[in-house]
Amino acid sequence: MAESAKTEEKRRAWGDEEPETEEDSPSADVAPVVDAGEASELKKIEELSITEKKGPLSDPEESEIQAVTSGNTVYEAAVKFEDLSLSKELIKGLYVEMGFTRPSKIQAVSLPMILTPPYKDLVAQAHNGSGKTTCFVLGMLSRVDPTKEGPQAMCICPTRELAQQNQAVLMRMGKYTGITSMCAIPTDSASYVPMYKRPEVKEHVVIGTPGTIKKLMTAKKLRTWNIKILVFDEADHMLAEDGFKDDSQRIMKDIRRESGGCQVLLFSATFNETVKSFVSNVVSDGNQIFVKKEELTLEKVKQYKVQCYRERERPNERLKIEVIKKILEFGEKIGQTIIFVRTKESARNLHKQLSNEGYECTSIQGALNTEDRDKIIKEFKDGLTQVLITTDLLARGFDQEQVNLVINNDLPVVYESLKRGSPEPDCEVYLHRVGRTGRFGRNGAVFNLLGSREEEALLEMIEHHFQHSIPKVDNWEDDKSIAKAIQDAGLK
DNA sequence: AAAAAAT
Repeated sequence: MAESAKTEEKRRAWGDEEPETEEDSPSADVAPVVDAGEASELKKIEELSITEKKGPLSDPEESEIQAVTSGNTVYEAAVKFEDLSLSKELIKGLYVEMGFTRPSKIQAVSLPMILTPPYKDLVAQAHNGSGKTTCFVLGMLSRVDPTKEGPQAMCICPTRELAQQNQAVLMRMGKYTGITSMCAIPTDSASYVPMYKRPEVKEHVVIGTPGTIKKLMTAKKLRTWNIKILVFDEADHMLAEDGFKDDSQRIMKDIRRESGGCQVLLFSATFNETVKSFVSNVVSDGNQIFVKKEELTLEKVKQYKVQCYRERERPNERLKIEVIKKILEFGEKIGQTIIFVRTKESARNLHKQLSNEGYECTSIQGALNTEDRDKIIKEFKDGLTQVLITTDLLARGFDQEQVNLVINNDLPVVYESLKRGSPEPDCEVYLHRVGRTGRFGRNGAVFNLLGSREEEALLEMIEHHFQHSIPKVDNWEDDKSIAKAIQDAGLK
């Protein structure tokens, strides 16, 4: 009893998505700092002072996180939440409601940058499950004056599900602050209220998806002159050409103008080179925190590949289903499982096939109506369902700590490359999928099902990209081989 | 093709 209570406390100690487990984890692996925004004024370069009992900064070359500040402000890493001059209501929310005890690494470094005047913009990259949500939620909550009415903070997310999840975190963390929030996402057509009939938004924090937020703004139901802080979650996708770049830029421009300059925060686990260089323009005078792509792989998540085709034979989808059944026979007993597929249709098909063969599961994809989407997410989060089949709808940000198994039925590919006829993997999406497990520093396993020689080549490109080799599970027909892989991953 | 969306 005492034992499990202790484990629980330790597990929750670092924030809502924290992967760190070792108490002596090197929180000092934050690099010294060079100037980003004003390269011409090198004298403005400031050292980021890390006050750690554990000793001096590690060598920058070994650092997981590279922090770059802009301007004269000197930031000191937060060892305790008390170092951040948060209101006592917020501190209470962190300890009592969230059960945190101290800031995680990314929180220790980014929160001072977010909360210290002159409130510089920030682009922050950190590992999946390392507590990014807490960073920007705390940022929003601490910039709001609850005695004033109307929107003062905003957060834009790529999916309805992520917006709802982030709002839930904000409400819990801000439970004692009196701060109100609203979720600006599409509803089902039955309960749809036309924009002109809606009341003006009175809540302090608005969290939502780009389309609905844009609509509210043009209908003048969402007044933005008091917005102090604007957050983009999954910012690399929000600013990508094939993502929400146009919407995001429009919203950012309007709010920056209306509010007379507000703080912009960009958070994600991934920033590819293209987005990274664009992002530096967007927040040219901001602070930056980046992680090398070779260091993004989660150590506690074991990745595997399974060959689901036979040489000199035509690809056969049945083989993948047989492997999935084998994995589920072990996996179902130990936690929850997410199976990723490439298309809506294969989500439906796989759901049907597995159900027909006696394997209970649910599936979600963007073509479902919003009511069904909400219901399936709720059932899975409540632990009522064990196995969830999904498109990349849930690839990013979805936080369910009981998920310890991820199966990639199909690997993510870059659509443009597919059209060109030379498929390339989408390494960023791959990393986000993997990050659905191994949250809070838990163990996790990922099985990549390879249905052809081409898919095998795709995974090799992913391995090369992250400089991380993925072992093959041989003889999957033998019950023991998959059982052993699951055991080796630390799942029991 | 995946995602949002109420143009």
